[in-house]
Amino acid sequence: MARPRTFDEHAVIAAAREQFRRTGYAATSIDDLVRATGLGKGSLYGAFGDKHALFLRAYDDYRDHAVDTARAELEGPDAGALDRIRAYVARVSCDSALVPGEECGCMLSKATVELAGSDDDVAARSLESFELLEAVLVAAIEQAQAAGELDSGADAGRLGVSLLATLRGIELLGRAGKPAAALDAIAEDALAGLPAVAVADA
Amino acid sequence: MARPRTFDEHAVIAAAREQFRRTGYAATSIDDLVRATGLGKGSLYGAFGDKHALFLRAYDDYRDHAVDTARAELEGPDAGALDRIRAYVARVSCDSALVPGEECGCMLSKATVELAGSDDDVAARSLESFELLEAVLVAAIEQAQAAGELDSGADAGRLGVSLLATLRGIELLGRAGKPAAALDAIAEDALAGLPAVAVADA
DNA sequence: GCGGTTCTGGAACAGGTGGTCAAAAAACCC
DNA sequence: GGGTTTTTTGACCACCTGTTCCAGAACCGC
Repeated sequence: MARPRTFDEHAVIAAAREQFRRTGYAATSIDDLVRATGLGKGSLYGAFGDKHALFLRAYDDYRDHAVDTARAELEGPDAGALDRIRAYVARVSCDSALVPGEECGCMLSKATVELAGSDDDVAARSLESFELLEAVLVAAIEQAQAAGELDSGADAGRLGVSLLATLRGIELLGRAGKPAAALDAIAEDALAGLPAVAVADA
Repeated sequence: MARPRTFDEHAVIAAAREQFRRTGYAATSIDDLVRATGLGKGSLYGAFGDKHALFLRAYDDYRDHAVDTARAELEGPDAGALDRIRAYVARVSCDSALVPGEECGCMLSKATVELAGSDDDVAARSLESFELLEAVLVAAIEQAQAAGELDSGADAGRLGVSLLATLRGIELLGRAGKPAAALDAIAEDALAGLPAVAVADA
């Protein structure tokens, strides 16, 4: 009977995910990961193979969480979908503003910018991640249309991907230190741009 | 009389800028810079101080070029300002689409995402860079308003920063491999969202 | 040619990197 | 206790990293 593991794999991946989210891939050393996870080097290699493989596991974990969060906030009955969209957009904008002393920011952007151009595994995951997020947004927009909260003649797919792009832009400007009020104004304007239902002639 | 330099400082900075734009800061070694610039290590250190100082020089150079390019495309007479905005947005969108075998992408985003959270020198430059680009966009929008091409009752500042965010989002999605047609659609919709001049009552 | 100044490049340096390895540990069975 | 299996750890490894250093080079004036 072999010696049992002393760690929870999910907890280790989550710790690694947080480390990679803050410092990226190249600037994260194995010693950083040892410190973050509490495991020795041999255990990390034994459990995950190598640094790259652990990174991909962490990235997948991050994507799952981001998509699950979006779903939790955007999924629900048709009626009220527009309010959920508004709340989600406002929450992402709020999370994008800098908090002093805290290394904030989204791992999707960081990995994409750092690695997508040179690492096909990462590029594929980045594209998939953004498409999953887009799909959740599009579905919510379709629901708002079905509920008569948005103009059902508009292209939900285009609205969804535009909203996604705007949110990504907000996140980048937030990293650069753009004030929260400015980020919120961008978010509000994006929401205001969603096509309202035309007033029917009485 | 001292020995003269054998290199053109601007050419070296441009070469370093291109290297950093492609591979970022942490993943660019001094040997990479030696290869990119054609200088020996001692010469690089003698001329620029250290890796970080060279990076900042390269980043400043990139910002100057990006802002100069935006100005070249957006500045001009009031009349035609909207067309120039459209052309600029379309050009940025087009440049954001992946070209096989080529490492594309904007150094502003890369440096911001990689370093702004941990390096104040970079963070300050990132914020300044984005604000300069925003100012060029806002000025062009104001001109379009003065020429009667856009609704002069709209807030040019908010329109400008929204457009900047959308372009940043397009760039990120492009890095992730989003097809060019999708990027162009986002750009078109952002332009379509600029407030046209209201038709006067006859 | 000599002297003075600065530039050049790559060897040398101290420290860091990702990965390997083997002794000890933890579990179960006989 | 011995045997077997897997896990754990951190010392060790070959190589890499950013930086320093200095012998030689390039220039001018005497």
